[in-house]
Amino acid sequence: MSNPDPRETPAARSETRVAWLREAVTSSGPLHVRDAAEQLDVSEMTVRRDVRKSPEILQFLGGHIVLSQEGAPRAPYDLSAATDTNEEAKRAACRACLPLIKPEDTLFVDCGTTLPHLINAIPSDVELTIICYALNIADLVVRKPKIKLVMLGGVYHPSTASFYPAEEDTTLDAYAINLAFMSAAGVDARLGVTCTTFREATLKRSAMRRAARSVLVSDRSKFGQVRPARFAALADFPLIATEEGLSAPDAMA
Amino acid sequence: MSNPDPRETPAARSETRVAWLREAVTSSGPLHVRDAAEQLDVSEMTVRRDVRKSPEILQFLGGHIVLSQEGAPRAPYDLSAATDTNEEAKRAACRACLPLIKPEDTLFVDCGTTLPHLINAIPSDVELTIICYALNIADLVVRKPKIKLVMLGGVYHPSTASFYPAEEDTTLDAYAINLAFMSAAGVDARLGVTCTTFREATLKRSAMRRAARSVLVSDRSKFGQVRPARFAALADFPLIATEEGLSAPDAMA
DNA sequence: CTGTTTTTGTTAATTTCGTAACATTAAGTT
DNA sequence: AACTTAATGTTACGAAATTAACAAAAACAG
Repeated sequence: MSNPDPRETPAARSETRVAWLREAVTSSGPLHVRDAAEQLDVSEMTVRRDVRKSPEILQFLGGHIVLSQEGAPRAPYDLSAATDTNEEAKRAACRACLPLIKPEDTLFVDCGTTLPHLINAIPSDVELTIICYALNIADLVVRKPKIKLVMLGGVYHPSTASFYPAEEDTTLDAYAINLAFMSAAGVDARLGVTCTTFREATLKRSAMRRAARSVLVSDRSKFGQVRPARFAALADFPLIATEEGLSAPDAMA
Repeated sequence: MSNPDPRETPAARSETRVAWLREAVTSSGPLHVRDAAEQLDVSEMTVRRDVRKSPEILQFLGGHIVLSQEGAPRAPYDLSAATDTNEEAKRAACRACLPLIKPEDTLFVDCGTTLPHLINAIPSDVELTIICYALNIADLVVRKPKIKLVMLGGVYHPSTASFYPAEEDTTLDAYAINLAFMSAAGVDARLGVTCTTFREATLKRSAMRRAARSVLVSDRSKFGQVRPARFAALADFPLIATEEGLSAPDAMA
């Protein structure tokens, strides 16, 4: 591999190396310091200093350079594992949903940080069709070869990692959904089930309208919360899944 | 964190732990052996043995447990890029395209293993709109906050990591594309530019029709190759980018 | 050109990881 | 119950990674 773009100014040669590293790591995965040093034709120490100077872009994991996004520790062996307090609750709520899923079903899966756990929990050998509109969901579904994936396209919204159609979307018309797994930012007995944006609410309503049944999947911490965009009443869900299992909406306070 | 699903049979408790680890790692990223041992309430050694026993699922990188999909640590939306050939040539071809891109442009970016390098090469501070239909492209674009992303939805096809619309898709009608960066599986002076499936060819043609200009980005190894689905003539591209830089189609043999 | 600053390279010391060897406990069997 | 087997825990040691400290080289300013 050749030295890329060798600018004359040595002041910002480090910058070039970081860019090269970022590119190499994103496209080919983790790279060992040893190899990086060899391919960039500098010492390991220089590579280490480069990486350490750009903690937003790169970091070490063992002796390997990786992208620094996400839950990975910042310093080499520092582990301030940002433990999502609700993660275990979300996981439990998703586990409770598994019995509802039958082979050959067509499922709608909502966006957010709850339902990825559902995808993970689905056994790899079940044949399903999953319709989604969130990038993180699609990314997980894709790893289960038995699942057919349909993605609703649109403009990307970073806050939810989701795509929302520009106008009226007709894609959903072509599908009959057995079960829609919905998530929410707020769940209130009186004010209903809410999310943050109206775009999102519109899409959620479309999905629920086309689904035979909808299940609300939410940990208890969401209960009592209210967000601006209302997309359903609590009674619209025949079942609600929380960390305590499945229950009927009238059992919720 | 509680012990998950404690089956009585100790014979396959290891299996349960591996499942738990896989879930934890997929949803929260790299996990340190130390933490895993603590949270599973077993010794580090046991965790190590579990990980070593399931090399298809988990592996170590430094002291951290990561998904073993081709050694890639899990980035937020990680689609581990399939084994890429001619990587350096593709990188060079993509670098040659950079001068064509102007701020505020709307670009169409094709699927495959070439154009991800283009996304990586785009500086983070350029404002752009990018229209794509491949999961791996979307995954990279999403990391550049200044770029607005439009995803064309549809049914997922694993061979290209792309979504193809069920029927006629009208999403593209709403956009005017300055520049379409196209990739191909085969490039032949006489037989034209080809890909493997007709679905893909249809979509490529739509994109090119709506773009002011189209650039073919391809390393030289594709030249002379022919695939079943033809989507353009070589002359349809005012510019062709290879590892040797930009050139006109008639300069190609 | 000279002195200063910055960048890079080298070495050594420290910490951490990974594994092997062995002890211990639990499960399964006759 | 006693034996066998498998799973887990503990300790110790070698290999590797990380840092610190210092030396060398290159850029920069006056």
